[in-house]
Amino acid sequence: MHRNATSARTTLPHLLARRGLRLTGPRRAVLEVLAESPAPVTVAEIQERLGSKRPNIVSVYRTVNLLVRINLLRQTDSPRGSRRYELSEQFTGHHHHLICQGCGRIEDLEGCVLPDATLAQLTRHLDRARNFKVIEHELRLFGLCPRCAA
Amino acid sequence: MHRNATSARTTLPHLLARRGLRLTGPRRAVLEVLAESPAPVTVAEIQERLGSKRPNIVSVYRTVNLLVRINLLRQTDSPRGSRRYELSEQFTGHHHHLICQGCGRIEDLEGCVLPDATLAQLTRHLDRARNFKVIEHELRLFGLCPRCAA
DNA sequence: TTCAATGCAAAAAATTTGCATCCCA
DNA sequence: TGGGATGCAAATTTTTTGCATTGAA
Repeated sequence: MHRNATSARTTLPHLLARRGLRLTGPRRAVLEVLAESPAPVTVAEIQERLGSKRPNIVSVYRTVNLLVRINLLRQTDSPRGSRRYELSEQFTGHHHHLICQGCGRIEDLEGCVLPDATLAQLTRHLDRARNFKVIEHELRLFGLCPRCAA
Repeated sequence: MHRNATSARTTLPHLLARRGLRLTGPRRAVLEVLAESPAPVTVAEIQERLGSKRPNIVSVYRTVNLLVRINLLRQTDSPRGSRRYELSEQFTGHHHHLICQGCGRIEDLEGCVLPDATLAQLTRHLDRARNFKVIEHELRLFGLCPRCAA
């Protein structure tokens, strides 16, 4: 999701600074990849896409863990393989995922298909009935991508 | 999800047999745990819950991988830690998940909150616009469980 | 009786940690 | 310049694989 990637790039230094954290080269590079990715990526993928100036993979792990901890990144894991990460919705905008059951590929589906009223009612219901406070939601649509359907 | 666990237990031998697969002790035990679990479980949890007659953890891995491959099990992974598994919806009935952002705990939410018409329209749209064939869906509601909200 | 399944050991993959050095604020 | 961040090596954790033996059908 790169629709609002600019926002992530401009806001991030500030968000880090006010926690006494630093915007370093490796962190900037990781953020760059996340901002350009049209779908959730793994740590290994992030590192691979960083060509020559790639940071140590340990730094990539530390960076994504940090960003998840301060809610700038969301772990939206894949049905196969390693965990995947994407910028949180404050940057990407609300969206859902299409997941191919054939090849495991994940694509974004922009916007929300869950009617507002339905969501509001559900949120109220879960609060009352189970004392669970809904903060956000994600819809995953499983199926077959064009290639795997053929 | 154990609502329809009986169905899994009675249907499974047949489903395995017709592929030339065998219903062995370890497999029966793993199935037993899955049938009793009110939410997705990890391989380690499955093994732990099998007390004295617990099979080797390798067999648990092999069993869940097998069951996923023949679509009896679904990998519905957690935001933290290892992968989690649950019986596929043909046994559990359609449901969604509540995921606590505080402690990572996953609970089931029975039934579907996505209106049929909405889903049907979406399925049609994705087929036409992106040639993606929707087979099933899962809604994940992130938030805070009673304990973590306190 | 036969061929799939198991257990054990060991390999491979994924993730985290310790520590000396580096460098952003 | 100081304290957080990095890189490298090594430890953990998670998952898979090889192979001789066992056991369900």
